[in-house]
Amino acid sequence: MPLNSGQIDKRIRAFTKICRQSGVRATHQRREIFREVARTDEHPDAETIYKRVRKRMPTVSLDTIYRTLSLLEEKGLLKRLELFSGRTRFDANTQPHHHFICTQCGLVRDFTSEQMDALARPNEVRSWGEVRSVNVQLRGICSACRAKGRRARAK
Amino acid sequence: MPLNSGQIDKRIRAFTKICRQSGVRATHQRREIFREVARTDEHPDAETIYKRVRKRMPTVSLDTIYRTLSLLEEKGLLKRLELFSGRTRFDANTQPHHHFICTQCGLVRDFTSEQMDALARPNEVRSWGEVRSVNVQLRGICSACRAKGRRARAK
DNA sequence: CCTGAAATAAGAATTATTCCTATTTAATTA
DNA sequence: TAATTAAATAGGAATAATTCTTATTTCAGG
Ligand SMILES: [Mn+2]
Ligand SMILES: [Mn+2]
Ligand SMILES: [Zn+2]
Ligand SMILES: [Zn+2]
Repeated sequence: MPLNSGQIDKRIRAFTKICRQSGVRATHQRREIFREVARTDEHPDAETIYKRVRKRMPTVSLDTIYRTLSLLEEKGLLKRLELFSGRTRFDANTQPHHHFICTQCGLVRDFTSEQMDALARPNEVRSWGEVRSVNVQLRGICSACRAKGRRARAK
Repeated sequence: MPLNSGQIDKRIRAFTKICRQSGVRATHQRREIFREVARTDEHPDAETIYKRVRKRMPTVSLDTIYRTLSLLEEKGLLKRLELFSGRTRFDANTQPHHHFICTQCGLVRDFTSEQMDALARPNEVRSWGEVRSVNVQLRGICSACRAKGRRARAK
C-alpha cells in the first residue's frame, strides 16, 4: 500500500511551511527525519527511523531522532501512537483516521470510516469532559500471521 | 464512580476459580494484587498497585507485581492498556467496553455503547486480517482539567 | 566574515520493565 | 502433622526505550 508521491510532496511542503512560519530551522536532519516518516504508511518507531536516516546521514544521533519527532508532533506534522508496550510509533497521516492492528507482528494499517467518525458519544461521556478526537482500534491477526500460524500447526 | 461490592466479589470469585482450574497457586501476593486492581475502575499502573499493596504487604516486590499482572492477563482476568507512553495500565473490567481518556491528567473512564460494538468494519479491513476486538478511544480533556486550566488563565 | 542563538552528537542518566538466583511457601503425600 | 518438592517470591542486577547534559557545530542576520 505505497503512498503516492503527490501525498508525500504535500507532506513535505507542509513541513517546510510550518518550519518557516514557526521560526524553527529546517535543518538537514529535520528534513531527512520528517521525510522518512512522511514517505511511508507503516507507522515506524524511533529505532526504525534512526536506522533508515543513518543510511544517508551516518552521523545523525538517536537523540536527534527523538527530539525531532517530538518537535514535529508539537507542530502538528505527525502523531504519536501508543499501541503496544515498549515502542512508540509515528504517523505522518494527520487526517482523522482509524487503525487495524495485528497484535502478533505489529502491522498497523490506516482506514477511514464515516460511520466511525460520526459516532454519537454517550451522555455520560459528555459529563466527563470534552472529547477532542475519536479513535477506533480494530485489533486482530493479519493475513500473513494467520497463514504463518496455519503452516506451523500443519507440521 | 465506585464499583459496587457485588461486582468486586464477582471478580474475586473469578480469580479463585481460574487459579484452581488452571493449577496456579492462589498465593497471598496474587490475591492482594488482583484485589487491588479489581476493586477500582481507575485503571492503575504497576507502580500505583505496588504502593497500595505494600501498605498491607510491606515486603512484596515490584517484580512480583509485574509477574502477577502478566499472569492475570494471560488467564484473562484483566486487560493491559497502552494508552500513554511510559506506563502500562491495568483493567479488571474484562467485558468489551470503551474508554474516555483525559490526555492531560491520565484519567480513564469506561463506557459501553451498542452502537460502537456493532460498528461495521470496512471491506478493506476484512482483507487485511481477522478482527478480534473493537476499541474506541475518545481522547479529550476532563472537566477537572478544564476547570483547572480556566483558573490558571484567569490569573 | 563575525556573532549569538539554535541545534546537534555523544554519552550519561533515568524510567519502566524483565531477568537471575537464593530463599521461602504452598500443595501433596506419608 | 511432618516431610517433600515444585512453584513462587524478594531483592538486586540487567535491559530497553527515552530523556538529559554539555561541548561542539551550524546557521541566519548584521
Ligand atoms: Mn495511521
Ligand atoms: Mn476499562
Ligand atoms: Zn501480523
Ligand atoms: Zn484530566
